[in-house]
Amino acid sequence: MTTAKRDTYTPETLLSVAVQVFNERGYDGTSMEHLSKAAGISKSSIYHHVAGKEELLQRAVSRALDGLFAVLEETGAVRGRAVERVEYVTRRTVEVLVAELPYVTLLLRVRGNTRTERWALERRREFDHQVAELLKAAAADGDLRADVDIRLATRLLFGMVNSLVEWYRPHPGTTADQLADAVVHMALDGLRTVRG
Amino acid sequence: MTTAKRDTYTPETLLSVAVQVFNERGYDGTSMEHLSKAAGISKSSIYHHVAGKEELLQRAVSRALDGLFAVLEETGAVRGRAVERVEYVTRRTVEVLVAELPYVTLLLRVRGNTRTERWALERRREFDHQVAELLKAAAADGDLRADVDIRLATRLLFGMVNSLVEWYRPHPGTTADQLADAVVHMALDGLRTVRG
DNA sequence: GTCTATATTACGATAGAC
DNA sequence: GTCTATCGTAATATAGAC
Repeated sequence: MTTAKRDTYTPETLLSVAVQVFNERGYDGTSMEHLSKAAGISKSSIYHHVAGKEELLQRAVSRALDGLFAVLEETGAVRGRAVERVEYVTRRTVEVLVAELPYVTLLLRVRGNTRTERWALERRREFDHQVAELLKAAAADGDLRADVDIRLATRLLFGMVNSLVEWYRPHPGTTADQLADAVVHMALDGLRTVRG
Repeated sequence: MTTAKRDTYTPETLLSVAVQVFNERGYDGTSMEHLSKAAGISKSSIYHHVAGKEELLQRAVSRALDGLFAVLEETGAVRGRAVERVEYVTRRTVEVLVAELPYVTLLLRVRGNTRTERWALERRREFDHQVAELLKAAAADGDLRADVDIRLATRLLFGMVNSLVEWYRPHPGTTADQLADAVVHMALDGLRTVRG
């Protein structure tokens, strides 16, 4: 039922163009003129598809946040020790980050100048908080080193994960699985009570 | 010889105000009007001290880069095994990052829209490259695990280090030394061939 | 060194034709 | 759905008084 000719924009296809430009120039550094040039249509045509620049941002960060919170739901369903859930949430977050790379990239760079941006920051804080609770539980189980500050460890771990968006590009010889392996291995081998 | 009264701005004191606003709102999201309000002087008074917005950015990222490259010079003078230089450069980078927090924060968020920004990105790449060479040497010595990709490990390690700017604030109970300990411990215990 | 006023350009968004 | 033309605002920067 999908049309064979795919020349006109939908909000979704326009979004993919916009997000790419936002990530290259920064959201505030991107004008409607920039978007218009990149999409190959006029400024006013963009307004036919979306209400404005901020709607594009809203759609982008929503998509990223949906992916991340889905990971938290999956993680809650994982049986076993808390440390296994820590590994699971880390691995799946890397995968979502890779799968939704431009959207998550944009989310991670939001500053808080508009209502949309402040909402995104608030939801990110909620995600971080829930991850920190997982590490706390793993520490309570005795599966993480007793001498590490859990809040600090969470921040370093997800700082490492989030930094992927700064350099990872699809298929330069590295898959999401390999990335997740490297992150989990580097992080948990430094956090585990029992050494291999 | 310093004047007792310190009410008027110099380029340096104005810079410290500007960099703070840049980090709150983003460089592109900050107008001269925003800077004027934050500094408590008019827009045109700002032009008396600096040529414009981009000069403030230039001064800020230069200061950050000077700190980081000074670390590389120190590191080259450290005797012993390469892995000790890896630990040294990591620890000192954390310290510089904390000491020059707002300046490094701004540097790490630069996108590349202007000549100044592209120059900053180029110098950052040079820093990253030199650090990668250190890890490569440590791997060649057999002091890093043989199964890790060195370029990837470098990126994860310094992704973790750089992520500090996203949350660290002076003295919420954490000193630069403690931070450096945590980073080095988490990173190297996962990278070392020989386990403790 | 700081100000008010203003020149000039760029921006987000709309109007209305096709 | 896309366009050209344009409105109103906000941006960087300058002029010139004090």
